[in-house]
Amino acid sequence: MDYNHKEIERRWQGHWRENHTFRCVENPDKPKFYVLDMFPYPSGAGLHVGHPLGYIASDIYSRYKRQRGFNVLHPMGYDAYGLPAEQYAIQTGQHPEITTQRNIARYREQLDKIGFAFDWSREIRTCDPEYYKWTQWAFMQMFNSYYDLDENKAMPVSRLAEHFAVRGSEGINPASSKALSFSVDEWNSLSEKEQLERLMNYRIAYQGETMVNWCPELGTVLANDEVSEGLSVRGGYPVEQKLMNQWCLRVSAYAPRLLDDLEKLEWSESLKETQRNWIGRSEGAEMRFPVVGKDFELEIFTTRADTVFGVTFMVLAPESKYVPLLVGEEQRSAVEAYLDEVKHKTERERQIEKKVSGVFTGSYARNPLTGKEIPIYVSDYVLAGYGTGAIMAVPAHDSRDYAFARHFDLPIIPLIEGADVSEESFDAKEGIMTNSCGPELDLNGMQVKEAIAKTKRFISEKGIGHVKTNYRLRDAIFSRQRYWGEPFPVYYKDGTAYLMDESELPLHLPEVDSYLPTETGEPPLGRAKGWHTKDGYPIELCTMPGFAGSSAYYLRYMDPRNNDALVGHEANEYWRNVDLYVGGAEHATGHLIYSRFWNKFLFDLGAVCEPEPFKKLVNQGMIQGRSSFVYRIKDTNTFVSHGLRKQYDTTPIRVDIGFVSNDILDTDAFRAWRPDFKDAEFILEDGRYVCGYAVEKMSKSMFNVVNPDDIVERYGADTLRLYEMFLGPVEQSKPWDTNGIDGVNRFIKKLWNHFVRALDAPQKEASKEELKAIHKLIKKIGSDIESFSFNTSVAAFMIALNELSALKSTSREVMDLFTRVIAPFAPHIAEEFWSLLGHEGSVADAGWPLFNEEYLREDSVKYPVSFNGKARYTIEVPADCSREDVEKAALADAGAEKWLGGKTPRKVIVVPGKIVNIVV
RNA sequence: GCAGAAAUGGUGGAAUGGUAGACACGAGGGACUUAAAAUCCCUUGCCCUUAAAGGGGCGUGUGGGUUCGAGUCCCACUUUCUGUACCA
Repeated sequence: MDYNHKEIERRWQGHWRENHTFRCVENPDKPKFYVLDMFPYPSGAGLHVGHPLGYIASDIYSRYKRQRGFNVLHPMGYDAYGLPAEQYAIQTGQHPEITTQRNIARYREQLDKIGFAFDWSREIRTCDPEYYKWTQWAFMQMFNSYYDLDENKAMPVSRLAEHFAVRGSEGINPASSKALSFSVDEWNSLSEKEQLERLMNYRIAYQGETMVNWCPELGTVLANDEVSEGLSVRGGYPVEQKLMNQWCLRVSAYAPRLLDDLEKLEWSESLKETQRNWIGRSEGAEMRFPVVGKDFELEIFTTRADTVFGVTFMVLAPESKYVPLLVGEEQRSAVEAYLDEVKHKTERERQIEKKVSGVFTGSYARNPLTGKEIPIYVSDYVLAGYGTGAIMAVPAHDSRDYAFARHFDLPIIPLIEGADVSEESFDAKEGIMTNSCGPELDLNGMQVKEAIAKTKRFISEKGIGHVKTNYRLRDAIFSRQRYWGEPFPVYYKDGTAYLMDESELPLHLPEVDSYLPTETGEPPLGRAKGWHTKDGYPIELCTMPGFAGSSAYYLRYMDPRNNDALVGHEANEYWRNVDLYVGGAEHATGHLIYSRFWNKFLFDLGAVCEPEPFKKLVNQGMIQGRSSFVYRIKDTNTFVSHGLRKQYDTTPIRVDIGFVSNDILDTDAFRAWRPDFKDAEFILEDGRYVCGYAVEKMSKSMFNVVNPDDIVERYGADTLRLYEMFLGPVEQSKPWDTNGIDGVNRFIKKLWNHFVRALDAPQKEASKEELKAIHKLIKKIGSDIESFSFNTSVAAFMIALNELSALKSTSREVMDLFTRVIAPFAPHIAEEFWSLLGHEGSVADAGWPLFNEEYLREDSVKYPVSFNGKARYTIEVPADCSREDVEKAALADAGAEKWLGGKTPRKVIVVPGKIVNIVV
């Protein structure tokens, strides 16, 4: 009976489907375990061999947990809204829904072949109205909420409005876009429209004029995490800054909680650190500098309050509202020219130039501690969106201020003893203060840290400023001028935004005749006919961004068909949150922040019971492609083998890896590949053409894509699963190398043959050695899975099989145990074994074998004996030997005399079960 | 610049502070075969030594340190990858 993976895998995948083996139901009698993969965006290219890496790892983990008696939730779905389908729709006119459905069908087909234990009855798609109803619902809740900084949670906006009506802005502390203060009378004298406008300043989902990342090429705004180095992450198009009225989410209000709660999570330190940096907490002080000759003050933020004595000028962001108030007549044209120049620079251009630029406003401020007058400048190195949009410049101790001071020839006053500021600034926060004595405050002789604290105390007492913590985390821009996304349940009455009624959800995405913006520059929804409420009010034309649908999907899996709630209370109480989340680290500052924010908001609302969505997170590495190259001699059609290429002047050409096996080129296939290679000549080495290789991103254009279907077809899903794990640690990025797969495939075949032979042979009681081999395996695999070290598990299976083969094991008991232990990794062959062993049902229900320490006990223990740490010989002593006896045995050995050379040992160290070290 | 991770044979990679290189690929040799494929067996970090069995030395990016003992812990440096950046 030969191993026929196609037949076995088809049969068992059918069995799982027909028996709903992996359908899971809430069961209060069983402990739950929620294993989640980041759901994929179904792209047109289908899955390549890198995508399933994380899914295989999580599948092994969830199958293992299930065998250990947990009620495992392991769902899958699709992040179906996305740019590629829309771009494709623009080009072809095909509805993105159709493209998406087709891609999903293809993904499903590919996933099914690998034999995952997903509960497909819980599948969700973000573009499904039954799903996005709850995305829209969450938005409505955010619209109806504000963040109360005293209560430290989201509260109903109605409560805020009631408070305003009774006490005005006094006595309540809401997070806001800009700080406002007004009396009861002022509030009550506002019209409804004006009141709504004012409330917009506090809502968690709010509309605001903000500087946004505008991508003209894509015709839409992008969130900060969708822009990298001034280019859009998708497509790589230039992004510029533009002031636009957009929907935003007040993520910044949650910054302290997002930061603090990181501590509780079992995430990798590097990922937590990335989030900490992104949230960017900095403790400092806000301080006011009076403007000479004007009746207002400039407020700045600084983390270096100690350096006030070294402030020689001030700088405003170009967008600062103070700029027009400070410009003198003489400087007006220069300032305007500068502002104009800055406005037309894209983010990218600003970054590339990195040139010092700026202009004097004509006004001066007074240093509140020294009383000295200092000039006020405008420069784009100060950002409007951070702090107060204005800084006090201390050129001696800040490199940016230093560069600016040098350029404009402004004074530089060193404040730290021994700091040499002739060439560069001294930025370190350490040293002893000097030059820092004023009429009321003396910092001289203090350490920087003390000086900061003292200055903060001083300015608070004097009312010059106050202690302040700033966060870098910005509010998320939530509008996209696109078609393929969730419509906002918002309509406009007289230009004011109103929410629709919850009963009107889901608000379906309308049909349009084209997916491009309208002639007047409105988003594609501007083309939708009848896009208004039944009273004729126009509906919002923007749609929500990609992260809207992916922010709460893990909650929906808990209760995917619930029509009355995002997730029912009971289902949520049972599943709580994700125990293990597996996905790429590239989502560190996007999805993983938004999801945590979204979850916390729902937690404040009382809609979910856990403050964090993902308890443990594992970032699987990327699998890169391994591209193959041939070397064409310039101006010829002759190709030279890799080892000989240096003797010629060659151009490397990527070749489809389908023609290459173990770096040897199939020259006939290569000739047949393209017409211009038809008459190719080859210079061989050892009769073969050896290709070069490079590790690159796996992509069609590099001809290095390996399709999992092909691997499954040729070797079987079990081999693919084991091999992907065998490649190396899940967390690590590594190139795909099909070369090694034969080894794993050989193991599977040997396992099959061993099993079939054992079943045919007459049965014997399992020997001590057999039991030892299998129990060693059980122990090893259990601890490996718990610690996510799947690559060493595969090696352990190979070793165990070798041992059992060598022992000519025929024991059914042993085979039974082996089957259960390998089931999470190679479920198809395990099911087949399970059935051949005469069991009914699925091995997934078989339970995990408990290893018995008794079988692992040795009669004797081998000790390597070292001299000064260098191992020299081995002794064997009975297992129950005492420490002294081991020492005696070590010194009694014939080798001892030789290595001791007649000397007496100074010390003998015996580590039980490990080693004997003799110090001479 | 800043932060995080990493560096081990020809390759992917193993090693709770205790005989470095498990396991696999590749390579070399052999068996079976008319032949090939498949399968099986042996060798495979480097160097020296021996007729052979064997013996010895050196080895985990570099330099220091802690320790009876360091791939593992500490310090400095080099390189690579990842993230992030006029964030005051």
